[in-house]
Amino acid sequence: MDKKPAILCLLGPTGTGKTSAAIAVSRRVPASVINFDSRQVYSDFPIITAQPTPEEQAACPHLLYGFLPTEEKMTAARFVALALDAIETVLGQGRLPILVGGTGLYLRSLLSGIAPIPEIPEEIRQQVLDRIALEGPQKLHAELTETDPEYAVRIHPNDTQRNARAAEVYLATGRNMTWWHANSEHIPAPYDAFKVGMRIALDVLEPHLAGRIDEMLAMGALDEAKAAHARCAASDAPGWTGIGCAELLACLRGEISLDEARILWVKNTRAYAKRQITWFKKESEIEWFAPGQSEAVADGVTDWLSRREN
RNA sequence: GCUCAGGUAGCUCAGUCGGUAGAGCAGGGGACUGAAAAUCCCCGUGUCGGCAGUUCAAUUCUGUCCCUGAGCA
Repeated sequence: MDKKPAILCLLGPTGTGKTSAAIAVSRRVPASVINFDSRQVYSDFPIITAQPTPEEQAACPHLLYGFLPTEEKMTAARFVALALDAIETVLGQGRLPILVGGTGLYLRSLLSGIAPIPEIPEEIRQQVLDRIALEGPQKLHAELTETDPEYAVRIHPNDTQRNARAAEVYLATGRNMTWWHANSEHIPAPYDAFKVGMRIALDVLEPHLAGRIDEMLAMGALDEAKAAHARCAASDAPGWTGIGCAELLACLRGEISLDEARILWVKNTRAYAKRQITWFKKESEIEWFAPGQSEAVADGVTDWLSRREN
Protein backbone atom coordinates (compact mmCIF):
# COMPACT_ATOMS: atom_id res chain seq x y z
CA MET A 1 0.00 0.00 0.00
CA ASP A 2 2.59 2.42 1.16
CA LYS A 3 4.58 3.39 -1.86
CA LYS A 4 7.06 5.33 0.21
CA PRO A 5 10.42 3.61 0.60
CA ALA A 6 11.24 2.20 4.02
CA ILE A 7 13.94 3.59 6.22
CA LEU A 8 14.94 2.56 9.71
CA CYS A 9 15.91 5.03 12.45
CA LEU A 10 17.88 3.94 15.50
CA LEU A 11 17.92 6.56 18.18
CA GLY A 12 18.72 7.00 21.86
CA PRO A 13 21.29 8.53 24.17
CA THR A 14 25.02 7.88 23.86
CA GLY A 15 26.37 4.51 24.77
CA THR A 16 23.23 2.43 24.46
CA GLY A 17 24.33 0.03 21.74
CA LYS A 18 22.77 1.59 18.68
CA THR A 19 25.72 0.63 16.51
CA SER A 20 25.57 -3.05 17.39
CA ALA A 21 21.81 -3.09 16.86
CA ALA A 22 22.33 -1.62 13.41
CA ILE A 23 24.85 -4.31 12.58
CA ALA A 24 22.45 -6.99 13.82
CA VAL A 25 19.82 -5.66 11.40
CA SER A 26 22.32 -5.55 8.54
CA ARG A 27 22.90 -9.28 9.00
CA ARG A 28 19.20 -9.92 8.26
CA VAL A 29 18.62 -7.54 5.35
CA PRO A 30 20.96 -5.73 2.97
CA ALA A 31 21.45 -2.37 4.63
CA SER A 32 23.71 0.65 4.96
CA VAL A 33 24.19 2.76 8.06
CA ILE A 34 23.84 6.54 7.82
CA ASN A 35 25.00 8.68 10.72
CA PHE A 36 22.79 11.33 12.29
CA ASP A 37 25.07 12.38 15.07
CA SER A 38 26.39 15.92 14.95
CA ARG A 39 29.81 14.96 16.37
CA GLN A 40 30.61 11.69 14.70
CA VAL A 41 31.04 13.55 11.43
CA TYR A 42 34.48 14.84 12.47
CA SER A 43 37.47 13.00 11.07
CA ASP A 44 39.86 14.06 13.82
CA PHE A 45 37.87 12.45 16.66
CA PRO A 46 36.87 8.88 15.83
CA ILE A 47 37.58 7.59 19.34
CA ILE A 48 36.34 10.53 21.41
CA THR A 49 33.04 10.80 19.53
CA ALA A 50 32.55 7.01 19.62
CA GLN A 51 32.33 6.46 15.89
CA PRO A 52 31.88 2.83 14.83
CA THR A 53 35.26 1.09 14.73
CA PRO A 54 36.77 -0.06 11.40
CA GLU A 55 35.72 -3.62 12.33
CA GLU A 56 32.15 -2.50 12.90
CA GLN A 57 32.15 -0.49 9.69
CA ALA A 58 33.33 -3.56 7.81
CA ALA A 59 30.01 -5.29 8.56
CA CYS A 60 28.11 -3.09 6.12
CA PRO A 61 28.57 0.27 4.40
CA HIS A 62 28.69 3.28 6.76
CA LEU A 63 28.01 6.79 5.51
CA LEU A 64 28.51 10.29 6.94
CA TYR A 65 31.05 9.26 9.56
CA GLY A 66 34.39 10.99 10.08
CA PHE A 67 34.53 13.08 6.93
CA LEU A 68 34.59 16.67 8.22
CA PRO A 69 37.69 18.64 9.27
CA THR A 70 37.69 20.16 12.75
CA GLU A 71 37.46 23.73 11.57
CA GLU A 72 34.28 23.11 9.55
CA LYS A 73 30.80 23.58 10.93
CA MET A 74 27.97 21.11 10.58
CA THR A 75 24.43 22.47 10.65
CA ALA A 76 21.00 20.91 10.70
CA ALA A 77 20.29 22.06 7.13
CA ARG A 78 23.60 20.84 5.79
CA PHE A 79 23.02 17.53 7.50
CA VAL A 80 19.56 17.15 5.96
CA ALA A 81 20.94 17.72 2.47
CA LEU A 82 23.75 15.21 3.00
CA ALA A 83 21.45 12.64 4.58
CA LEU A 84 18.78 12.86 1.86
CA ASP A 85 21.51 12.33 -0.68
CA ALA A 86 22.91 9.37 1.23
CA ILE A 87 19.46 7.81 1.64
CA GLU A 88 18.82 8.04 -2.10
CA THR A 89 22.15 6.42 -2.82
CA VAL A 90 21.43 3.54 -0.48
CA LEU A 91 17.88 3.06 -1.78
CA GLY A 92 19.26 3.11 -5.32
CA GLN A 93 21.40 0.14 -4.37
CA GLY A 94 18.33 -1.71 -3.14
CA ARG A 95 19.49 -1.58 0.44
CA LEU A 96 17.74 -0.47 3.63
CA PRO A 97 18.97 2.87 4.97
CA ILE A 98 19.53 2.71 8.74
CA LEU A 99 19.80 6.15 10.29
CA VAL A 100 21.80 5.83 13.50
CA GLY A 101 22.54 8.63 15.92
CA GLY A 102 21.60 10.78 18.85
CA THR A 103 21.08 14.31 17.58
CA GLY A 104 17.35 14.75 17.92
CA LEU A 105 17.22 17.99 15.98
CA TYR A 106 18.92 16.43 12.97
CA LEU A 107 16.53 13.51 12.80
CA ARG A 108 13.48 15.71 13.22
CA SER A 109 14.72 18.11 10.57
CA LEU A 110 15.26 15.24 8.20
CA LEU A 111 11.90 13.55 8.75
CA SER A 112 9.67 16.60 9.21
CA GLY A 113 11.53 19.05 7.04
CA ILE A 114 13.24 22.29 7.87
CA ALA A 115 12.25 25.82 6.83
CA PRO A 116 14.13 26.74 3.64
CA ILE A 117 15.80 29.80 5.07
CA PRO A 118 18.61 30.94 2.78
CA GLU A 119 22.15 30.83 4.01
CA ILE A 120 23.02 33.92 6.02
CA PRO A 121 25.98 35.92 4.67
CA GLU A 122 28.99 35.68 6.96
CA GLU A 123 29.26 39.43 7.53
CA ILE A 124 25.66 39.67 8.76
CA ARG A 125 26.16 36.68 11.00
CA GLN A 126 29.32 38.20 12.44
CA GLN A 127 27.67 41.56 12.88
CA VAL A 128 24.90 40.00 14.96
CA LEU A 129 27.36 37.93 17.00
CA ASP A 130 29.42 41.02 17.77
CA ARG A 131 26.33 42.87 18.90
CA ILE A 132 25.09 40.09 21.11
CA ALA A 133 28.52 39.77 22.72
CA LEU A 134 28.58 43.51 23.38
CA GLU A 135 24.98 44.30 24.26
CA GLY A 136 23.72 40.95 25.49
CA PRO A 137 20.90 38.75 24.20
CA GLN A 138 18.27 40.71 26.16
CA LYS A 139 18.77 43.72 23.90
CA LEU A 140 18.18 41.67 20.77
CA HIS A 141 15.23 39.99 22.42
CA ALA A 142 13.65 43.40 23.11
CA GLU A 143 13.98 44.17 19.41
CA LEU A 144 12.56 40.79 18.52
CA THR A 145 9.45 41.73 20.47
CA GLU A 146 8.95 44.42 17.81
CA THR A 147 9.91 42.47 14.71
CA ASP A 148 8.47 39.09 15.66
CA PRO A 149 6.28 39.18 18.79
CA GLU A 150 5.05 35.66 18.24
CA TYR A 151 8.52 34.14 18.21
CA ALA A 152 9.73 36.46 20.98
CA VAL A 153 7.37 34.91 23.51
CA ARG A 154 8.67 31.46 22.62
CA ILE A 155 12.34 32.12 23.26
CA HIS A 156 13.90 33.38 26.45
CA PRO A 157 15.68 36.76 26.64
CA ASN A 158 18.81 35.01 27.96
CA ASP A 159 19.04 32.60 25.06
CA THR A 160 22.10 33.85 23.19
CA GLN A 161 21.89 31.40 20.33
CA ARG A 162 18.23 31.67 19.42
CA ASN A 163 18.16 35.45 19.76
CA ALA A 164 21.19 35.72 17.48
CA ARG A 165 19.60 33.37 14.99
CA ALA A 166 16.30 35.25 14.93
CA ALA A 167 18.13 38.55 14.49
CA GLU A 168 20.34 37.38 11.64
CA VAL A 169 17.45 35.79 9.78
CA TYR A 170 15.38 38.97 9.98
CA LEU A 171 18.34 41.16 9.06
CA ALA A 172 19.39 39.03 6.10
CA THR A 173 16.00 38.06 4.65
CA GLY A 174 13.63 40.81 5.76
CA ARG A 175 11.29 38.07 6.98
CA ASN A 176 10.98 36.99 10.60
CA MET A 177 11.17 33.50 11.99
CA THR A 178 7.41 33.16 12.36
CA TRP A 179 6.99 33.90 8.67
CA TRP A 180 9.60 31.36 7.68
CA HIS A 181 8.13 28.71 9.94
CA ALA A 182 4.53 29.24 8.86
CA ASN A 183 4.51 30.59 5.33
CA SER A 184 7.19 28.44 3.87
CA GLU A 185 6.57 24.91 2.83
CA HIS A 186 7.92 22.26 5.09
CA ILE A 187 8.71 19.29 2.97
CA PRO A 188 8.65 16.14 5.06
CA ALA A 189 10.99 13.45 3.84
CA PRO A 190 9.07 11.04 1.57
CA TYR A 191 9.89 7.92 3.54
CA ASP A 192 8.10 5.43 5.68
CA ALA A 193 10.24 5.59 8.79
CA PHE A 194 10.37 2.88 11.44
CA LYS A 195 11.74 4.38 14.63
CA VAL A 196 13.52 2.22 17.15
CA GLY A 197 14.71 3.74 20.41
CA MET A 198 17.15 2.52 23.03
CA ARG A 199 15.77 3.31 26.45
CA ILE A 200 17.59 3.13 29.78
CA ALA A 201 17.45 4.91 33.14
CA LEU A 202 20.14 7.53 33.59
CA ASP A 203 21.56 6.09 36.79
CA VAL A 204 21.92 2.72 35.10
CA LEU A 205 23.54 4.30 32.07
CA GLU A 206 26.03 6.42 34.02
CA PRO A 207 28.48 3.67 35.03
CA HIS A 208 28.48 2.48 31.40
CA LEU A 209 29.35 5.97 30.24
CA ALA A 210 32.20 6.20 32.74
CA GLY A 211 33.47 2.78 31.66
CA ARG A 212 33.29 3.74 28.03
CA ILE A 213 35.33 6.87 28.65
CA ASP A 214 38.01 4.77 30.35
CA GLU A 215 38.04 2.55 27.28
CA MET A 216 38.41 5.58 25.04
CA LEU A 217 41.38 6.75 27.10
CA ALA A 218 42.88 3.27 26.89
CA MET A 219 42.42 3.31 23.12
CA GLY A 220 44.38 6.53 22.84
CA ALA A 221 41.87 9.34 23.17
CA LEU A 222 44.55 11.67 24.50
CA ASP A 223 46.84 11.00 21.53
CA GLU A 224 43.88 11.59 19.24
CA ALA A 225 43.34 15.00 20.82
CA LYS A 226 47.06 15.73 20.56
CA ALA A 227 47.08 14.91 16.85
CA ALA A 228 43.95 16.97 16.28
CA HIS A 229 45.55 19.87 18.09
CA ALA A 230 48.55 19.69 15.78
CA ARG A 231 46.18 19.96 12.82
CA CYS A 232 43.86 22.60 14.26
CA ALA A 233 44.97 24.60 17.27
CA ALA A 234 41.93 26.91 17.44
CA SER A 235 40.06 25.68 20.51
CA ASP A 236 36.89 27.46 19.37
CA ALA A 237 36.79 25.52 16.09
CA PRO A 238 33.48 23.67 15.67
CA GLY A 239 35.03 20.23 16.06
CA TRP A 240 36.66 21.07 19.39
CA THR A 241 33.38 21.88 21.11
CA GLY A 242 32.43 18.23 21.49
CA ILE A 243 32.29 16.64 24.92
CA GLY A 244 35.62 14.98 25.67
CA CYS A 245 37.46 17.06 23.08
CA ALA A 246 37.34 20.25 25.12
CA GLU A 247 38.28 18.49 28.36
CA LEU A 248 41.26 16.70 26.83
CA LEU A 249 42.43 19.90 25.18
CA ALA A 250 42.43 21.64 28.58
CA CYS A 251 44.49 18.74 29.89
CA LEU A 252 46.98 18.98 27.01
CA ARG A 253 47.41 22.64 27.79
CA GLY A 254 48.18 21.82 31.41
CA GLU A 255 45.12 23.63 32.71
CA ILE A 256 43.73 20.55 34.41
CA SER A 257 45.03 17.08 35.22
CA LEU A 258 44.05 14.02 33.22
CA ASP A 259 42.01 12.80 36.16
CA GLU A 260 40.13 16.09 36.37
CA ALA A 261 39.53 15.93 32.63
CA ARG A 262 38.13 12.45 32.98
CA ILE A 263 35.76 13.45 35.78
CA LEU A 264 34.54 16.46 33.82
CA TRP A 265 34.14 14.34 30.72
CA VAL A 266 31.95 11.83 32.54
CA LYS A 267 29.92 14.60 34.15
CA ASN A 268 29.29 16.40 30.86
CA THR A 269 28.47 13.18 29.05
CA ARG A 270 25.92 12.29 31.69
CA ALA A 271 24.28 15.71 31.46
CA TYR A 272 24.18 15.34 27.69
CA ALA A 273 22.58 11.91 27.88
CA LYS A 274 19.92 13.41 30.15
CA ARG A 275 19.11 16.08 27.57
CA GLN A 276 18.89 13.42 24.88
CA ILE A 277 16.50 11.36 26.98
CA THR A 278 14.32 14.45 27.47
CA TRP A 279 14.26 15.08 23.74
CA PHE A 280 13.40 11.53 22.69
CA LYS A 281 10.69 11.21 25.35
CA LYS A 282 8.59 13.54 23.24
CA GLU A 283 9.34 11.88 19.93
CA SER A 284 6.31 9.98 18.68
CA GLU A 285 5.85 6.42 17.46
CA ILE A 286 9.01 4.91 18.77
CA GLU A 287 9.44 1.21 19.41
CA TRP A 288 11.50 1.06 22.58
CA PHE A 289 14.12 -1.55 23.40
CA ALA A 290 16.65 -1.99 26.18
CA PRO A 291 20.35 -1.65 25.37
CA GLY A 292 21.91 -4.94 24.30
CA GLN A 293 18.74 -6.32 22.72
CA SER A 294 20.23 -6.17 19.25
CA GLU A 295 18.62 -9.38 18.06
CA ALA A 296 15.20 -8.32 19.36
CA VAL A 297 15.60 -5.09 17.41
CA ALA A 298 16.48 -7.07 14.29
CA ASP A 299 13.39 -9.27 14.82
CA GLY A 300 11.22 -6.18 15.16
CA VAL A 301 12.61 -4.70 11.99
CA THR A 302 12.16 -7.83 9.89
CA ASP A 303 8.58 -8.17 11.19
CA TRP A 304 7.88 -4.61 10.21
CA LEU A 305 9.37 -5.11 6.76
CA SER A 306 7.28 -8.23 6.10
CA ARG A 307 4.13 -6.47 7.36
CA ARG A 308 4.78 -3.77 4.80
CA GLU A 309 4.69 -6.36 2.05
CA ASN A 310 0.98 -7.01 2.59
C1' G B 1 50.23 22.84 74.72
C1' C B 2 49.68 28.10 72.79
C1' U B 3 48.03 31.64 68.87
C1' C B 4 45.27 32.60 64.75
C1' A B 5 41.55 31.13 60.87
C1' G B 6 37.48 28.19 59.97
C1' G B 7 33.09 24.77 61.04
C1' U B 8 26.11 27.26 57.18
C1' A B 9 22.46 22.81 51.29
C1' G B 10 25.59 16.50 48.49
C1' C B 11 30.32 19.97 47.31
C1' U B 12 32.69 25.17 47.32
C1' C B 13 31.36 29.26 49.89
C1' A B 14 28.15 34.17 50.77
C1' G B 15 25.26 36.33 54.57
C1' U B 16 22.39 37.73 58.84
C1' C B 17 24.95 45.76 62.48
C1' G B 18 20.27 39.73 66.99
C1' G B 19 13.89 38.72 64.15
C1' U B 20 15.62 30.82 62.06
C1' A B 21 19.33 32.07 55.51
C1' G B 22 21.18 32.21 49.62
C1' A B 23 24.63 31.85 45.27
C1' G B 24 27.61 28.70 42.03
C1' C B 25 28.37 23.60 41.07
C1' A B 26 26.09 18.74 41.58
C1' G B 27 21.02 16.58 41.36
C1' G B 28 15.64 16.59 39.39
C1' G B 29 12.08 18.40 35.66
C1' G B 30 11.42 20.96 31.01
C1' A B 31 12.12 23.68 26.26
C1' C B 32 14.21 22.98 21.56
C1' U B 33 13.06 24.89 13.31
C1' G B 34 20.32 26.12 10.13
C1' A B 35 26.18 26.29 16.70
C1' A B 36 22.09 21.06 19.01
C1' A B 37 27.75 16.77 22.37
C1' A B 38 24.92 23.57 21.46
C1' U B 39 21.79 27.18 23.97
C1' C B 40 18.32 28.20 27.62
C1' C B 41 14.15 27.95 31.53
C1' C B 42 11.94 26.14 36.33
C1' C B 43 12.86 23.51 41.24
C1' G B 44 16.66 25.32 47.66
C1' U B 45 13.98 23.59 55.46
C1' G B 46 19.23 23.13 55.96
C1' U B 47 19.33 20.53 64.40
C1' C B 48 23.60 27.70 60.18
C1' G B 49 29.38 21.95 64.82
C1' G B 50 27.53 20.44 70.40
C1' C B 51 26.12 22.46 75.09
C1' A B 52 25.23 26.54 78.30
C1' G B 53 24.58 31.99 79.13
C1' U B 54 22.64 37.09 77.90
C1' U B 55 17.90 38.45 75.42
C1' C B 56 10.97 38.93 74.26
C1' A B 57 14.02 36.55 70.40
C1' A B 58 20.58 33.62 69.00
C1' U B 59 22.74 30.71 63.19
C1' U B 60 24.34 35.92 64.44
C1' C B 61 26.76 38.29 70.94
C1' U B 62 29.44 35.72 75.33
C1' G B 63 31.52 31.30 77.61
C1' U B 64 32.87 26.37 77.04
C1' C B 65 33.66 21.80 74.56
C1' C B 66 34.48 19.02 69.95
C1' C B 67 36.44 18.91 64.85
C1' U B 68 39.57 20.86 60.59
C1' G B 69 43.61 23.86 58.61
C1' A B 70 47.90 27.13 59.23
C1' G B 71 51.64 29.04 62.37
C1' C B 72 54.44 28.86 67.09
C1' A B 73 56.34 25.65 70.71
